[in-house]
Amino acid sequence: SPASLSSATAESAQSSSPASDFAASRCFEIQSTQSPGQVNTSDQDDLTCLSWLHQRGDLLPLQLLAKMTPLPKQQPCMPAASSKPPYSFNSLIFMAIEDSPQKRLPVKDIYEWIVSNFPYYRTATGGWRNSVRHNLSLSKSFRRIQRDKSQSTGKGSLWCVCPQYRPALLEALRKTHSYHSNNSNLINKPTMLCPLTPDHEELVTMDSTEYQPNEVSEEKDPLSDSGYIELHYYESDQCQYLVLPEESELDLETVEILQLDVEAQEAAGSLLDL
DNA sequence: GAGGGCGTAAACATAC
DNA sequence: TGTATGTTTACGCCCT
Repeated sequence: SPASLSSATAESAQSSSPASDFAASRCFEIQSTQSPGQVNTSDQDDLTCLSWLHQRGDLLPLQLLAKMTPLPKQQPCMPAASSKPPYSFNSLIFMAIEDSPQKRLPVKDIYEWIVSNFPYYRTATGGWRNSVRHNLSLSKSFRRIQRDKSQSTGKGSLWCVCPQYRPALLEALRKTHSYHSNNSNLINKPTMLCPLTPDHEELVTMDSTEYQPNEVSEEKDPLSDSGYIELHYYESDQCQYLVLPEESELDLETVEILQLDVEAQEAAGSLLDL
């Protein structure tokens, strides 16, 4: 449901370009998509600055989903998105912290970021939270900062990334990305089209013969092959289509979950592209 | 086979 | 007092 969309999605939806510009705008030239009030990323030499996560509204697929009406409750059915993300907890924590405006987060917000961006952890048992805390404490990559008690409430400390360990974290992220990019077995599989109807209440499987490759954005999501279903988008005058592998049987809720996965994977992939 | 990285579980202490 | 947070230890798995 829209409420489950990540904050990055919500922000991107607010700043998204018109749908007619959707396909053309789906690129990684962040500066070209900035609004006047946004920080120019060229001023930020730090490769690990992830402010692009909040500036990539035009990069996000399926922004229109953020405007969807609430979906009816469905039984959990996440065939593809429920697979475990390939990233280590160190990488997940790293991305979560770097995605925060202040580059520091309490444990609770790290949990929320992971859950928002990796649906697997929505239904995973609570042990992964223990692992997050374990990694925060054990890893030299992260540093604990005392909260400013005059300005904040809540338990615990804030956690940030130690600058000297950022290259190592980036390298770990790069290796993960590279490994899974080289092991994709989902590319070039037959596809089907699922039009997102104006009401967005259902997905309709179309005959694959209606598939028109020349109208599909050929740009591949940077991490969409990390063992996940590969997504492409096709847009006509009235509808936006999600192109899925032929064997996919997804409801719209699952598509939303997949979208979150793609966003998270794009986050990691874009980081490596910077 | 050894060592390191990682994930997971658990026990315990501390803070709110 | 219960819960969240933080630390530490232990163990198993996988990869190099």
